[in-house]
Amino acid sequence: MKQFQDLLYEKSGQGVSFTGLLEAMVSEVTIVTAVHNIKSNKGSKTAGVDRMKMDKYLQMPKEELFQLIQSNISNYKPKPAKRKYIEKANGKKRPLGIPTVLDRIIQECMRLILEPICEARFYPHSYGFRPYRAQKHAIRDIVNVINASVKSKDQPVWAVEGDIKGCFDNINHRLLLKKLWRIGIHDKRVLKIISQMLKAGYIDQDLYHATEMGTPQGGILSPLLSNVYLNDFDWYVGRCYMEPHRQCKHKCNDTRRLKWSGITPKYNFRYADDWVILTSTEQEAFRMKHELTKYFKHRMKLELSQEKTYVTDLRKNGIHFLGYIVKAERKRKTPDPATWSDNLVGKPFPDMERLTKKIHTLQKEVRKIGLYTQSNTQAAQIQYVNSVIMGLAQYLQPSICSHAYHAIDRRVNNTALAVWKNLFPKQYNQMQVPLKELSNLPHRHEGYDSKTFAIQIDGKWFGITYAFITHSRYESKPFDQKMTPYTEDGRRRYVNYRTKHKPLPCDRPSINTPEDIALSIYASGKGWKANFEYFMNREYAYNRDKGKCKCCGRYFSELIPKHCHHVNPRLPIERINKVPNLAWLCIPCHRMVHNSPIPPELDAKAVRKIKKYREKLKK
DNA sequence: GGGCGTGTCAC
RNA sequence: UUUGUGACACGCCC
Repeated sequence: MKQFQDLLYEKSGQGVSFTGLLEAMVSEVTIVTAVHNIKSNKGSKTAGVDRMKMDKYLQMPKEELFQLIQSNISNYKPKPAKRKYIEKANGKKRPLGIPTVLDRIIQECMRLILEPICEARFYPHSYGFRPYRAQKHAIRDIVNVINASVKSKDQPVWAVEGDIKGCFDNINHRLLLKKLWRIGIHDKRVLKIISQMLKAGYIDQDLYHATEMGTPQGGILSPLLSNVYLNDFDWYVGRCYMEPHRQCKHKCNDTRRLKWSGITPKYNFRYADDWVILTSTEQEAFRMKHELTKYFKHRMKLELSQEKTYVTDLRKNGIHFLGYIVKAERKRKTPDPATWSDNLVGKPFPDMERLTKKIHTLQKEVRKIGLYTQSNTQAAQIQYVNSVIMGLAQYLQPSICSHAYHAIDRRVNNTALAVWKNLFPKQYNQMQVPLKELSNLPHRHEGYDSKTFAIQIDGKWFGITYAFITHSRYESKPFDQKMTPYTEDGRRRYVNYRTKHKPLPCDRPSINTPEDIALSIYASGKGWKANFEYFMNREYAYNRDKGKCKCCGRYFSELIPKHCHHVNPRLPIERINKVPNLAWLCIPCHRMVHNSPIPPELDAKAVRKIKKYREKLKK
């Protein structure tokens, strides 16, 4: 699969167009990969309008699922989506379109093939919905551009901050298909299916609604399609200045000469429907806003909100982008005059308005600790609070955030004080312990003397962590544009990038949460042992066991035939085929597990393992 | 080195 | 009963 995707990416980068994509989309390897990718999604447990869940497909024999997809694909009619509304952060509702599970599988099959093709043509400074790219990379990119021309007269300190009205919901179907064709998808059957998908409509409270425009929020393909749609906008702005060499190889691509010919530098960045353009003069910024309003209206069939598209002087105000606020400020004075300068540099700050709201919900969770009476559930709530704190802290990491960290820590600590006073009126003072003495997150808390509120279980302390331990990683290196999952080089760069930010291994005692207890109650049932799930999971088990017999350790071959053994065959259908319950054995060992006599010359280690599996069979 | 699960954030 | 993609963190298992 990976090799095929690499090939698509390479060819697409060379400008090749593709036909015959449909065959690739319904090949067995694509379907297996697609099911693997989406089965662990949260949504695999929720059904679409046909009330079918993921388990249903996992428990089919594999040929049946392949046939189900392959026989319908040439004249495929997707089902309407289920309409749901979710609260957004700003209180508004966001409409969701949930396709059926089968449609999600098919969309994922299409995404596996289409994404490499599109990725090769996407604009380098587009960051939303793309593999290996995150918000922090976009922010990093913006700051770098401001800093790169720190000495020059035309430093880009003016910004146009864009807002497209209901971007997902207003995408024009005909135009999108045209753009897909232009990007190299020349398989008419595939475009037909996408068109059917877009027009499948939705069902809201048993009523069918048709969709004339937009791509369903909730569809697996939708994010990719939105990037295809807006890719032309990226290049429309970007090819003038930022990436001139990419599309006009033989023309002048020297930025200095572009400047000479009267083009004002501009730099554009996009994250999904959020975008920012930087330029050096106020006049140019307003001209861009005006020009792009027309561009969106006529070329994109989208509307740019005039009120919410701001032109900002970065020296005076910050731009709101992805939950951060980016400003251009003077460099902080350093004692060494050699490094000090009067120049402006880009600085990302946390969006404190949003953060304050998040701290309030965090404080509510801290107060919940006081509602529990058992120390185990209190500890579980502390763990939950800690995960929220660490999540927030790590999100703020790429910005200048020490101030924000202290705001979080101060408020959490104050709330905790009130909770502890209430819980332990007499001893709450003794229940503030240094971080380094906590049993939870020991690696994180190593060497920190600051005291925090904690509770004691079996002589071990479990306490609330602090945000400030997560150090600001503001000055990390620029984003490597060559990282992509679709080339050998791109993957290598990515692995290098990741290992620099090495994770710290952590050893902590586990605590029983209410969820654990719920998980221990299972219904029993009979059914297929060799269903689709089994077919997939035994491959993972094979990789885990590295192609060796789990008992005698011999590598499998034609001479040493193998068998995938169910460790506990009495488990219910939804558990029997999970990876931990599968073990690859050579045929002789497998027979011995099922009570054939063990020859005396057999290795003692192997005998022990065989006996272990025998025990598990009996239970 | 792999798999599973939980949580945070963005859109 | 909340879809999707990406990033990150933690835990468990082998």
